[in-house]
Amino acid sequence: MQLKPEYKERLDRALARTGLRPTKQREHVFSVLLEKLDHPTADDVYARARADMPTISLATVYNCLETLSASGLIKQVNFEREPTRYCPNLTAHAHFYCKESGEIEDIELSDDIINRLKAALPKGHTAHRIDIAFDGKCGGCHDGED
Amino acid sequence: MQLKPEYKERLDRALARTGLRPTKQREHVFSVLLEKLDHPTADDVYARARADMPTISLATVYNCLETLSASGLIKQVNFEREPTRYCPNLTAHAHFYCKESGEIEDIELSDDIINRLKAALPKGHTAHRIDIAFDGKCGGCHDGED
DNA sequence: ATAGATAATTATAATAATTCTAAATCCAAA
DNA sequence: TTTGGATTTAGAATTATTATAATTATCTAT
Ligand SMILES: [Mn+2]
Ligand SMILES: [Mn+2]
Ligand SMILES: [Zn+2]
Ligand SMILES: [Zn+2]
Repeated sequence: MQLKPEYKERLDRALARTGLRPTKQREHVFSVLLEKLDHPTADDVYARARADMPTISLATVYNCLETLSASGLIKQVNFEREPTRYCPNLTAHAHFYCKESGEIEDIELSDDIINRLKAALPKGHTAHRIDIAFDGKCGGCHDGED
Repeated sequence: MQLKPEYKERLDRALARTGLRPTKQREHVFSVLLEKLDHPTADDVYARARADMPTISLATVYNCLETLSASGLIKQVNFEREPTRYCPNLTAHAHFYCKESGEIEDIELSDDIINRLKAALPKGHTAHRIDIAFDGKCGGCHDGED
């Protein structure tokens, strides 16, 4: 579970930008997120992180996820009242949550749609974040329906 | 805090549709939501409801809000990890959350935008819900900025 | 109207995700 | 290498919400 130099550099630069220290744990949690792009919860990340770093604590996982989010390296994703999930895809994208399979997919959004959404805001309002979440049934779960 | 006949009828019909009973509490909680259109939390609703119905319990407020949501009379609104808020506006709309003032605004969305969003989904996926939340600073909070 | 069956309300306990606390450890600058 | 602040850690605390079980209300059929 080594962080590729490219990502290690990105991590170090992002942390330095805010005066935060690069630590083994932050590096490892970041690598866990990059390893499998499936929007894990903090508990999921904890379980995966412990495989290679058995002494890491859940509190640290939460701390690292918070630090990485604050540094702009990952994003938090929320569905209704479910536990927060984490995503290293930094493009402007929405999320599709299939209630049938539980799967979460990234939905890439064009600049055009983003701009139209921003244009729906009243004059003077500025958005520094737009969360878009779809709930539904994915194609796979529709196949073989009665 | 009387429910207008129009809304009383709508409530009764929606409850009957799912075999649920109209109760004083459900009626009252619905009226609280309609009274002030500001996206209150369950605790807010509890506080307002007790003004006219001092014996209502918090559990009942949660139950009523759940029932009203399930019946399609109100919607739940979530921002990040904050407590769920409730909204009786049934039009397709997004929410703008001003981090400065804490105010939450309805942002009406055209069918065109909704359709474009749905069109961004992969073939075969169907969405039965789309949540759109803006975080930012509203016009009022921008005025008189340095 | 009354009685029996069922649903809803209530007070309280339980749960679950997250945050806080304080002690131990680590890191980076001097 | 020392040292001070940052980070990690284990565990306690918090908070929104849900579950439980007893009581009360509503509905349906008589
Ligand atoms: Mn994503
Ligand atoms: Mn609303
Ligand atoms: Zn699916
Ligand atoms: Zn504002």
